[in-house]
Amino acid sequence: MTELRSEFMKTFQDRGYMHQCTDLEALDAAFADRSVTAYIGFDCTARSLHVGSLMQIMILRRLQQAGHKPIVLMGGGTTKVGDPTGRDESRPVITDEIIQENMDGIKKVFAKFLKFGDGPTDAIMVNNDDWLKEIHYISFLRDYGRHFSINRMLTFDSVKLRLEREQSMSFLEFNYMILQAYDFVELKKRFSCDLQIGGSDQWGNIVNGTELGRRTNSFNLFGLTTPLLTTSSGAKMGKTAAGAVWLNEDMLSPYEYWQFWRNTEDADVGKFLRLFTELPLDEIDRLEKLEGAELNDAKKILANECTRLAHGDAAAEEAAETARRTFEMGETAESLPTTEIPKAELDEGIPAFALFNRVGLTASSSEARKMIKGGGARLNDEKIDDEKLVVTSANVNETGRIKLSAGKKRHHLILPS
RNA sequence: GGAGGGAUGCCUGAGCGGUUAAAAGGGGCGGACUGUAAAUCCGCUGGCUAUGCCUACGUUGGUUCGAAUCCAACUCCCUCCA
Repeated sequence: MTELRSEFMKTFQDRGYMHQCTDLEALDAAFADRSVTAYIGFDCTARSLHVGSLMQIMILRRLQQAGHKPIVLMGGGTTKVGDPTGRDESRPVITDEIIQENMDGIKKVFAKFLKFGDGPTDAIMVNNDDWLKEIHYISFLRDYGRHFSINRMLTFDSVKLRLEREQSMSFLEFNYMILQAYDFVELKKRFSCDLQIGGSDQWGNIVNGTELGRRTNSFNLFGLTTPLLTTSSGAKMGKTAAGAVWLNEDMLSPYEYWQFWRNTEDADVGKFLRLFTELPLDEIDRLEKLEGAELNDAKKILANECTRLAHGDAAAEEAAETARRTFEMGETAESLPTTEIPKAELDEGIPAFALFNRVGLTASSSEARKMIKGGGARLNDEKIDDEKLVVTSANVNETGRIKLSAGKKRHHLILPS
């Protein structure tokens, strides 16, 4: 392995972000000699990013800390096309209004992780719709299309796998990689951006960009990818019962976010600490060596650190305290996720299954009924035996709330209003 | 252009006229065990205003008391021949 000399690349490698690089030695030299501008692109397919994107976000943060300039590229334009990578079906078409809403939501996440501004190492956020929407078809084809070989494009995994799996791919999607390549060149021209970072599945798209830059303008661009992240038991990261683990507070509460990290598998603790926190490596080495139940302390630190980064110190402390009271003291912490329900409705009574569904503990009322039948549902810590049980104001406890539990870990409070 | 084969639930994959909301495995959820872990074992796993109703086996029609299962057309795919 090459001996790296730049601070950023060392961090990148030591913390486990490294997968592939177009020219490791030259990139390392660039990072060592000057301030490098690098970008990562994000789709605007949802109102928030989820932990699946967290590694990329942390990388941009690290980049800034090491004295370089991060560009957050919002795929406002490319989201209209839809990245076919790893998919068998086209994405549903999203309207401009929704893309705008999504973009606004995603901006909030980045504000927590990066410092934006006009300074040399301040992060900037740009939207590729700004240039993509103005492309003139014929001139674009003549200037850029000529550099893309169809023969070659068909060999890229994003296309090849789709075709091998007998799924059709529209011309629209086929163009995605061309647009992403063009983005890179455009960012080089506008902001002197020399590097694109992305997940390993983006390798093909990234290489297309570096090559397009070289062919059209003799640019020397770099690409760097991160490994695909799965848990030790092989599952894709970031899915829970309730769905994706969102980074926005209004999509997933800090407490639930904290819980997600707290529930990390033993085997992943060290890896996650390196990737998703900023604790020093020797500290992580120590934590990861803890055995048995002591490893739980490391998981709490992981949860604290991750929640701090995404939601701030106060929210992290509160989440930790809520968890401590709920799981270690066996209390009903009033800071658990709470839903307000009009008193009048509670006076009338609401079937327990409907309530579970309403507060989001289950995805459907059938699911709630099944959980009650299976003995996994509790009301004020008492197992619910009757599938038809109706919850009323009479169930309000001393603290003025009703506690619902789905399984041992997921709790929710009802507050009459 | 010709001859065969295929499309099934979140995924893989059985079924090939009724007893099929559809075997089995995976995933997910719940339970037991534990450390809010893993492994293991057990249960559940389309939806709903719920002893019933609705929606589902590529699409659209048809045969039948009854179809995922039979027929026709269509769409997409695979294999062999030209």
